[in-house]
Amino acid sequence: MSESSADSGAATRTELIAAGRKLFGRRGFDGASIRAITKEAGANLGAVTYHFGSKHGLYSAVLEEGLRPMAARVQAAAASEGTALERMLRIVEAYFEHFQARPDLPHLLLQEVAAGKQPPDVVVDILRGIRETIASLQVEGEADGSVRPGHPTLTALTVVSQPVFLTLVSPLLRVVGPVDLSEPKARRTALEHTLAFVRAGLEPREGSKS
Amino acid sequence: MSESSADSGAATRTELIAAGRKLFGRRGFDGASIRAITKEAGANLGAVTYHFGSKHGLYSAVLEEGLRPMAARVQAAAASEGTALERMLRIVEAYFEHFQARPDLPHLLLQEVAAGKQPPDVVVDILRGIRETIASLQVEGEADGSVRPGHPTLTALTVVSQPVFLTLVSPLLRVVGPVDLSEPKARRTALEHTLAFVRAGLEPREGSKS
DNA sequence: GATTCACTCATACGTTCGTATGAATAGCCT
DNA sequence: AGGCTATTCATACGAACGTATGAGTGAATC
Repeated sequence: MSESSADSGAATRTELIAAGRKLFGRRGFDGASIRAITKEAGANLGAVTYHFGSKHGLYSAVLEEGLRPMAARVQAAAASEGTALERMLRIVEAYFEHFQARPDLPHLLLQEVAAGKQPPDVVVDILRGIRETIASLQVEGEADGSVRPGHPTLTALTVVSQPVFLTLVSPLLRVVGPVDLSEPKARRTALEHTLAFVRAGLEPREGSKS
Repeated sequence: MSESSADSGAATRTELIAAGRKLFGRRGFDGASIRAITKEAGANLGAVTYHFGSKHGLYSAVLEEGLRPMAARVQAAAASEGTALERMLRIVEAYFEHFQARPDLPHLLLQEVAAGKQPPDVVVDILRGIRETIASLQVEGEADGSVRPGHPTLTALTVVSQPVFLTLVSPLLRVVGPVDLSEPKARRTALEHTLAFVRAGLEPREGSKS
């Protein structure tokens, strides 16, 4: 009974990815054991090897599963209506939303990104796409006058850094500062603060050229 | 022979901390083995246990040794001359410099910070101090008119996020975008971009009150 | 010159890791 | 019903891990 016929395998697969995202994110690749992951997923010890070939296979799958919908959201926001600046702010918002649903993703990504070693090709391709999308919004924004001139790639980084960093640090915020981002009200304040900061950082100065 | 008398122990201690910063930063706590660390430091397998009691002891020492001079730099910049905005920008610069000397520190910190578990008390205390320093600069900046009104703690985060994130991501930038932050010229460009962005994000709009 | 002390070193122990293996189980087709 | 295929499960294996232990070493003290 319970989950019946055709998806008995797919369900385990999904559970393993969710458990992997959680534990890889919290403990790192080496810190999260297959035994802990399969236990969290309610699966057998052999399930990771069976479904993903190896621990690294699961890791890549977790990364891809987290990144791909994020990239899709970024593309959607970039293709929406409004000035380039407005669309960039929409990207910031999309990040916040995506990370709220998957709070372990930022750490997972940075763990991969900052390790010095090069991430799997899938990850690099996706990240490259996101960078290009935001960078061309910067170029477009200079043309339509909604964004101040600047280095496209660095702007993309700066914009992305805000939601990523805030999500990363949020568990510590409760301890280090009097802010608890698990409360909806505080989260809204943080989003508004970020949007205002990014907008101010990107917008042309009022008195400058037309 | 070689390093002679009184510091034969202190030298090993220092080497272990440097090796720990490098390997903990690159591979995470669990990914960096005592065997790898002692080998990197040119020390014996037992050296970590002898000098720091345990692997966790070394880890705490590494964190403290990296954070304490950073906090000192922040305090110094905050106590320097100029408007509150100028001092905040000086803090950004100080971060960049400190991270250039210790490129593994940001990852090490975030690893600790984002893991969900609470870092050692020493770390929390230092981070709290940094947050308070920047947050009170925000308050001061509102008073002297150099900074636009905003949430002090969130502003502190936003400001710090720039150098941290950029340093974190820099190894990936070579792959994902056409930027190589190991070149001094690119590093200068990145610093200037960041300073301009933070300044624009914090400064009051030109046409506003006062 | 013997003793002491801080430190280094080689080795051993028990645990946990990722993976491999082969037997059980259950839905599906004819 | 009976065999096929996909999945789950219990167990085993060798490697690597953190730590403990005790012997070795060399400069400082008397």
